[in-house]
Amino acid sequence: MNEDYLNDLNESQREAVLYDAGPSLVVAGAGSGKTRVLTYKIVHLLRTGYQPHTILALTFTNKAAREMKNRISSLTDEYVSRYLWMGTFHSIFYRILRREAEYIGYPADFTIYDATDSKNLIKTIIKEMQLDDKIYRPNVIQSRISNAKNSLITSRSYAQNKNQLDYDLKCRIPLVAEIYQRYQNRCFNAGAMDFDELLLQTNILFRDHREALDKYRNQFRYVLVDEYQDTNFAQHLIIHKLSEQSQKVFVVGDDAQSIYSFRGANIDNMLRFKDNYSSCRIFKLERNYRSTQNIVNAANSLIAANKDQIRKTIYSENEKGNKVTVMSAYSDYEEAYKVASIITNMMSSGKYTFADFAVLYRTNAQSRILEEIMRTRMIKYKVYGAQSFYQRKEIKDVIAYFRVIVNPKDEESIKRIINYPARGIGGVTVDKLMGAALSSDVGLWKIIADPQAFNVVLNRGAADKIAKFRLMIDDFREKNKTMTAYEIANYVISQSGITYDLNQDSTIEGISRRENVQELSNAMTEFVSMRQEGGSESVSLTDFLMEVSLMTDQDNEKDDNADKVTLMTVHAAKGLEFKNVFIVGMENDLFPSAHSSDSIRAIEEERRLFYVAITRAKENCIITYAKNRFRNGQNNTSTPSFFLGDMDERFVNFDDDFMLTSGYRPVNKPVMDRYTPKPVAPPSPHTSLRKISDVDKGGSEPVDSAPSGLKIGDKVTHERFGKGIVTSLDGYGNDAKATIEFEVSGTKLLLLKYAKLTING
DNA sequence: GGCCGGGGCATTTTT
DNA sequence: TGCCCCGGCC
Repeated sequence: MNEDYLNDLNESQREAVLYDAGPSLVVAGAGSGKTRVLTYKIVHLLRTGYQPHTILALTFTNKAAREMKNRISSLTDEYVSRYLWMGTFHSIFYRILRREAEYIGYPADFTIYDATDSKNLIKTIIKEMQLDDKIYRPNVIQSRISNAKNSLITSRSYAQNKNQLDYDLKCRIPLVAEIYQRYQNRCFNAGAMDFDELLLQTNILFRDHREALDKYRNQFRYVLVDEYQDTNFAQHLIIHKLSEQSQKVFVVGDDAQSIYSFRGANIDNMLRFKDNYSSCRIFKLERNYRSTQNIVNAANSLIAANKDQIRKTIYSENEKGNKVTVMSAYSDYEEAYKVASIITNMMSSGKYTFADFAVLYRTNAQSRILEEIMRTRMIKYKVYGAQSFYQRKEIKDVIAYFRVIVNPKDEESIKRIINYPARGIGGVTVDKLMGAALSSDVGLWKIIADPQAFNVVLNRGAADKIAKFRLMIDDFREKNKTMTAYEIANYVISQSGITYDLNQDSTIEGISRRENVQELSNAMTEFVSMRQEGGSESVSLTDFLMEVSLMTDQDNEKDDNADKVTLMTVHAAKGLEFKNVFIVGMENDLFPSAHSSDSIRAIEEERRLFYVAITRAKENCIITYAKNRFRNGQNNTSTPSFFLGDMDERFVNFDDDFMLTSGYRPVNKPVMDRYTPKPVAPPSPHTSLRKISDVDKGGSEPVDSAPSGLKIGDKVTHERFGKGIVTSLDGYGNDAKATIEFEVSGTKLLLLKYAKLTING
């Protein structure tokens, strides 16, 4: 083990790692080495005598857990990191709940319903209750139930909770309580928990079974939490219960990056940490190692507008760097075009590869136009956030078979496969079976096993088909007793008719589906052999399902290493960094989202989201907005986001268009000064122009804000060519040239000494 | 049971 | 615009 590991840390990081006298809250600014502190803290604990299995380290994503494990492995020993209890909240407590299933009355091999399963069940229930799904919108009901569970309100207490009932009444959906109740029963009868239920049941386990709580309290001598600002109440309480006796709790997070309140995350957990742990110590990591000073300062000036936050001063000792750039576009189309042009130009400097660029947006729908333009401009890109591997229909179908084999009660999975591939068991028949299951309060599988016994009236054809289906599943279950996970998987895929069905379709999509199923099979082979190397003798389907039901990571991407520009939502970008970041669509009602306009809390969260976006950039951050945007089937005019006005112009280059139209009030200048229209002069040979690779380099140069200086993105009018946009600049003084894309005349390279140009205001 | 077309709809989504 | 869901039709 490396003896000098503490030397890798700066003073405040080291202090946090070494402190052991009580609860610690590490407020870690963007790019301040948060993961490093967490990793080294664990290494330090191991060094000072903690056994690996006594350390509980919780993250939000599998990826984060995996990366941290790898880093710890490289600093210690691989076998040491293997025995750490490190993983996502859900996977860790899934493991514990399976082990303690008897206490809570669930089968040990209970299924996990993902968001789709649970929404399908909610839809079914709404239908069964003969409610109008326009009023009882499944999405709304789902989030109501989810929020309740996150706040530890069980279906029973919901039905007695005046606040909830009043609120539902006010929203004209008084029957949510009953839907929740039915939903809960159905999940329980199916031997299934949704994601939120895992945390709720963990709380119930620890509340009602003292011996279970004591067992884990004794085992976990240290509890560490990553991304603490994203914890919800259920998670907070679990952490608190496990650590209140030992007071050995170490949480790391950044309140300024709390962007998941819509998933139940409660920033108060962080802001009020000291209320729950009175003897806690707060450490602040304020040095940003990622970004230039201008980027950090611009982000700081933005977030300063938020009221609710822990005071801290993030600073950078990197070079000053370029100012953050804000530029406008006429349309979403032109915006994409500008982004593409700048990427192309910066690429031509030879300083970057495509992977050094990311384009971030507020909504997934914005990716389409970017993709379109990137394709025509021959820019390689990849879009994140599309369906993850395990969400794909064909994968869910196969996994549904696995789930039914392991857990016969899993109703959502039975419904999914009973007629896939098509075997003539239609909707009417399924409804009959479901009806019988409901009225006799017996699982769907029991009915399928013997419909007659429950007086289900079926015609001969249907009865035969159901019997055949049943025999097939029985056969799978029998085989599953002796086969390893991948053997049974391949058997199921071929015997169920899935292979045949997929082979029928030779379209591109069809081939891709086939490949995905093949991919799943490969993944299972790999899983089994990895487990066997790890010492497990037989690796069952159950083992695989355990692993896979909480694996929604999209890390199965094959061409991940390829050099491509990244397109993703800001949410998806959290935790990542890129040399050059574009933030597009910076417009009111889009960013911040129109949905947030009614509450200050929501606006502040949107502002944090913008903060997250800016702080992804290491070298250049370019922000764009469009004045016209095609949205929801129509063209809308839009105005620049009022967030832009929160940023201090000492660190940001606003284009002239923004300055004249947005009503921007500069932070450090008299207001009147700003409103005086500036004379628009054609660029003279003396105008200091800089190369594209130096765009806005050095905020110290006064020229940055000079109104006559031509900048990338400026709209200009040429005597002969008409209106155009500056897409790149090159050369100095007499040699200064600009590439301009004219609306009608195409792209021209002009020597500015001669060009008759006017900058449009 | 599967295909087609109209109507309604449209943040973000670590698990 | 484009996706999803449902109802009607073959």
